[in-house]
Amino acid sequence: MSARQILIVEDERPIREMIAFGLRRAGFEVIEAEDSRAARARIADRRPDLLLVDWMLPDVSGLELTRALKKDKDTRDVPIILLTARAEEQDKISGLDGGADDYVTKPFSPRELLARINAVLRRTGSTSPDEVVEAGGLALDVAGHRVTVGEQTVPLGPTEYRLLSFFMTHPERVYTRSQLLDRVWGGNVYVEERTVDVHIRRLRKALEAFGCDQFIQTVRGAGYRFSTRPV
Amino acid sequence: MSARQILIVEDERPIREMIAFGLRRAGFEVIEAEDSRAARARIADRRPDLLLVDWMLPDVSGLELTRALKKDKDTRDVPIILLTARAEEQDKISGLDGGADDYVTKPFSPRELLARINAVLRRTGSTSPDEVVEAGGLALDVAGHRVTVGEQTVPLGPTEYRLLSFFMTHPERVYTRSQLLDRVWGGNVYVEERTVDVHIRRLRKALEAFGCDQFIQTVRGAGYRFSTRPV
DNA sequence: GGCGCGAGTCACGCGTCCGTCACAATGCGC
DNA sequence: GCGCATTGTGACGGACGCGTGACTCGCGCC
Repeated sequence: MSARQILIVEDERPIREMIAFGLRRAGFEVIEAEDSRAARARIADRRPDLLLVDWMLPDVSGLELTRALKKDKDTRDVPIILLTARAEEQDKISGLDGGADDYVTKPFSPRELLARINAVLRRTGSTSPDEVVEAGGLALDVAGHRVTVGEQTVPLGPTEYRLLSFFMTHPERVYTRSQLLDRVWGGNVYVEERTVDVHIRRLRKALEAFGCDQFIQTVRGAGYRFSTRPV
Repeated sequence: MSARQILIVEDERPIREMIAFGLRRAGFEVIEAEDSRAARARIADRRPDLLLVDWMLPDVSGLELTRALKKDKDTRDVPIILLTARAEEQDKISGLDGGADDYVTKPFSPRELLARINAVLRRTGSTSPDEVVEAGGLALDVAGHRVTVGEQTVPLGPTEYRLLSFFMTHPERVYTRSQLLDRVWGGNVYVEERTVDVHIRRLRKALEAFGCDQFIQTVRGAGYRFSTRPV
């Protein structure tokens, strides 16, 4: 369908943002929640592909959240990775009992986390195979983390890729600069809105060589839109 | 789409005014209150779009105010951002429990505050599903922010789009120039009423190419109407 | 350490759109 | 038919939004 969406449920903002940052760099779409209640709301409206749940949460413990989600048939299939502090190591077992698909002990290296996320996605991926989104000659290869035209790969920087990837999975819809910053850059980053313009420009330039730059459309006074239909 | 109204509830006047200054610069309309009681009065008569509430207030704490407002069905939907000093950090959680939509710790950068305000407004304001309004061959694509006839897009400027968009969602009804200025331009702009005529003219011209200009009808002495039925 | 790359910001230029005006055209009451 | 009120229309000045190239800074790599 798109770049994989990962929901981070973690109450400590700095940790949450650090993880989110790493995952976005790795090409995931990241959603954040600070407690179980918020997590349930995000799950309902964003349907993430994987959950990273901190063991210690302000309202309900991560374990309880896991148990609850694994009981609900709507959320049963969403893989869950639990984050636990080392001191709580003994609880791992009950974590897996609760239905979590894996666990990672803090502190962990981003690389380790990524490896586990990919492992879990691969394992559960049989139900939702790596998809390829096509639009106007462009092919978004999520697994390969690239965009191709025919046999050629479009050379894109990380941000350009995330931007195009987001657009291709959300076509025919206008997004304001603010919304794009939220969904592509991540909710808690503070950059100028005009930064979006610059990356749009770079993306267009990259697509130009393949004759696909007209798909990125400017909607004056509103924002940008990805559309294969003429302006 | 008028400017968003933000109510600042903060007892220290210098801080309040500084925040207000920044928000006004960013295009918001700002209302101020120095305590909970005043806040409730302003909410009742001004109906702000968002509340910035300081944690420490002279009468009732910001948290209590938040709880109270979130219980009242009239004010439940107004998003609230709590301002807390760093020393009170542990209270964040109960702040969110109380129903606040976000929190910002002092000291904060104006940019961060703006980003959070926008994020909250976006989250609470854009829950509408993709809708398409059809009328007389015209299709208003709200999400895509455009109007199409068949496969073709009607080329419209921002104001023309807003005007047509308003008409298509409020058809078969006469609106005076004054009402149109209110609903399409936004309540607090001062422009000549005849400006409406000019934009009606431009809109008609844009629709003419598609044979749809007769839908915009003049009602002499009253105003304009969008109707797919013949005059 | 030097290097290149990419991200974010800025300043400038240009095109588009907006609000206003003046004048033409049209409708309405007498 | 006449005169007044109301609306249509074209033009214009200015503002604003966006595209664009250049710059700086931080980071990873050799």
